[in-house]
Amino acid sequence: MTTTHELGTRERIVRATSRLMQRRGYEATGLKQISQEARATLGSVYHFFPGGKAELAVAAVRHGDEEFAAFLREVLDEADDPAQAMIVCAERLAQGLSDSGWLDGCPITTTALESSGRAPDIQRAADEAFAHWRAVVAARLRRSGFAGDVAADLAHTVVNTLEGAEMSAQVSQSRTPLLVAGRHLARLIDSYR
Amino acid sequence: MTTTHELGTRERIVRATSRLMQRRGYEATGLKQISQEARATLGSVYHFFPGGKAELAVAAVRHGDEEFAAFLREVLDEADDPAQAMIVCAERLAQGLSDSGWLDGCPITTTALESSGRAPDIQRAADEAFAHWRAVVAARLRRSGFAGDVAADLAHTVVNTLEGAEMSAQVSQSRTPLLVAGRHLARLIDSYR
DNA sequence: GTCTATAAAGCGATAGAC
DNA sequence: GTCTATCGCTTTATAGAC
Repeated sequence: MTTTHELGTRERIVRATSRLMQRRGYEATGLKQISQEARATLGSVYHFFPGGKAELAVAAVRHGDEEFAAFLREVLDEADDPAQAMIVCAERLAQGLSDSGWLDGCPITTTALESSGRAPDIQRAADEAFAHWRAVVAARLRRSGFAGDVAADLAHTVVNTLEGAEMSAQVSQSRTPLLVAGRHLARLIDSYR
Repeated sequence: MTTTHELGTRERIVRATSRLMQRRGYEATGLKQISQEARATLGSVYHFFPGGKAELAVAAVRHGDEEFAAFLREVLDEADDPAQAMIVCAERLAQGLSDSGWLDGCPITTTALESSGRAPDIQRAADEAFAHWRAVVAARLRRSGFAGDVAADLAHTVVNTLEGAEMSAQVSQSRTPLLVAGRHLARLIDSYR
């Protein structure tokens, strides 16, 4: 699942773009760098993505969307209680972030902010990703008996608090923001029981 | 406070940089654009900031730091109860964001993420800004009787949740993430009373 | 302090052979 | 589908007159 050796050219390009934009953002990521990292030529990049860098960014954001949604689904099922699951989720994010040398934060946030108000297609893809993640969280809460509207509201804050804490943890190179966020989200969820 | 007419050249440059990087981020903001917006020449920009774009970004982040800290101090004093103040704060942020046509999010987040792991001076300035904002929130909580460690933890989540909600609101062009965040933060704070 | 001109490098994108 | 060469433009930064 991590090896890129047997992947098709198109998939290698998308993964390289996703990874580079996660670490450096949209503007600082060059097409030359992408083609190098993907072991593809510039001609191949434009063959698969005639829309150029913007079209590439949309594909990368969608890739990050699926990646994080899968992580969420997996980690939210590791505890019986969804409140407890928040703590596990935040811990896992802190671990991954620190293991990457504080380089791999949210795969789409930087690109989302850079494109906000300036690249509608990319912005829409990012918006859809956040909505997708909220849907995963809301479904988990409903499965544990929370009412639909309460679950929907909580899903907003769960995703947004994790986003803010991940950003803060990355900038301060500290796990604390995420660990505190996990505990507070658990407490907030419990307050609705 | 909004007029730039009587300001010195250096201050005009800092404000133009701060505003441009708030809207477009670090990488997409050009020095030519900054000098134009600041009604200064490129020579003047390098005269005041010999370190170039990176030094300019540090000054802009510090400017955004003070700007948002002043906003926080002001809005947190508008309600007697700090929990109620969170709702007011989130509403005010939602109003400002929507009034700007969803362009003016957090003044430093995009730049902070873009520079994370690649421009230590800018990253440090952003880290100091977040710590500053947490200190303002923690002081307000302690003033209402919260214990120091509880207030410090809550300050983390208050700032990070507002950050995440502001980002999400900007991308989705909706006030909902911020309004929900305000209510949930109030509830979380109340749970410690 | 201000201004213009320009250097040096990098960018996204395209063309066209294979 | 892949590859190389290159166009046209923009970028940060510097030089030097005023």
